[in-house]
Amino acid sequence: MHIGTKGDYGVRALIDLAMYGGEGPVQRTEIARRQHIPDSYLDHLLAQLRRDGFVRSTRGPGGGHQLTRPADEICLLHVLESLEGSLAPLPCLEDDESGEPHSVCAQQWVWREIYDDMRARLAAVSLADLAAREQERLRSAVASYSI
Amino acid sequence: MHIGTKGDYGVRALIDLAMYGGEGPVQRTEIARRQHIPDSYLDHLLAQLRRDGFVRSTRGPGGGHQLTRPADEICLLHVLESLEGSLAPLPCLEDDESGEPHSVCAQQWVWREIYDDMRARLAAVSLADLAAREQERLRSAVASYSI
DNA sequence: ATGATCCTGACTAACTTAGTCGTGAATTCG
DNA sequence: CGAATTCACGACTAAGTTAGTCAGGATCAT
Ligand code: FES
Ligand code: FES
Repeated sequence: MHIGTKGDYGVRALIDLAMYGGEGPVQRTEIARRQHIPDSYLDHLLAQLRRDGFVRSTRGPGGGHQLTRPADEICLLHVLESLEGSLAPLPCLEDDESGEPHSVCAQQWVWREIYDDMRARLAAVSLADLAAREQERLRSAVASYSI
Repeated sequence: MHIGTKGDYGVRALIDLAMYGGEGPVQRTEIARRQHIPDSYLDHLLAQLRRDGFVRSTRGPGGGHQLTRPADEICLLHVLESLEGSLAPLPCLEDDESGEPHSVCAQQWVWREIYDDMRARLAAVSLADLAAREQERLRSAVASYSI
């Protein structure tokens, strides 16, 4: 379940869209600059998010990216699963659908509980929540500078 | 926090010791056979567990490995951290001690909660618990064969 | 048409994982 | 002693993942 730069950058990009995407599309370079993400890498992350229907992109001058749905209807769980693939800490916890009975060992039940709990928590957090938190973080950072 | 074969095999080996280690040392090859672990790989895992004080090994004929403490005093958390290193899902959640203020982004608090919860659950499970569960698993497997 | 912008896939370097293999050291037994 | 048994340790490798870069193409406003 490691969250690498894909997950972290991707979520930050979506938060950026939630915060600044109110007035038309936001350009990739802008997101990259604000969120400190390598521009050409962000390109791939946006492509993935587009494939999974989280963002809509328009080309040409004045183009950019925007969320396809209101920020409070997009949950962190789906975003991370889009960016990172399955978040299962063990292969035997992956939803297989193949019908093959994955091997089971004694510790599996603990991890099943942890995994379920984790998914529930991630599903309960929306982009709007995260954007609000980010606003607050920025506000307090500015405040501490001005002291 | 991915648990790879290291963590899975290592825990299974310790469960094996908890189950069969009552009467003197258990040999590596025996563990490997019972738990379906490559013998030469198990070697490394036992070395790690020895370094961290979970098992004691004796050489020569009749030698083998045994737990250094009663199985109900060894918790899954410490074992897995010995085998896999930090279980933190994000680098920014690692205990740094270096004093450098790791970067913080909006989603960190969710993961902090998930991580704390995970560690608490793992700390609450002992090798004895797992061994009991494994006994039960084996019993029911035998039962379903004999039907 | 031109220039801004997104879109796509090929490519790479560094790192991690899951082992194997060979040699050596300790211990017991005859 | 000497041989058999068992652990101990480090070098090595093959495959996969991560975190990108880069070049070139597609699309659209003007
Ligand atoms: S095989 Fe899945 S927890 Fe051990
Ligand atoms: S930097 Fe740690 S959660 Fe984003």
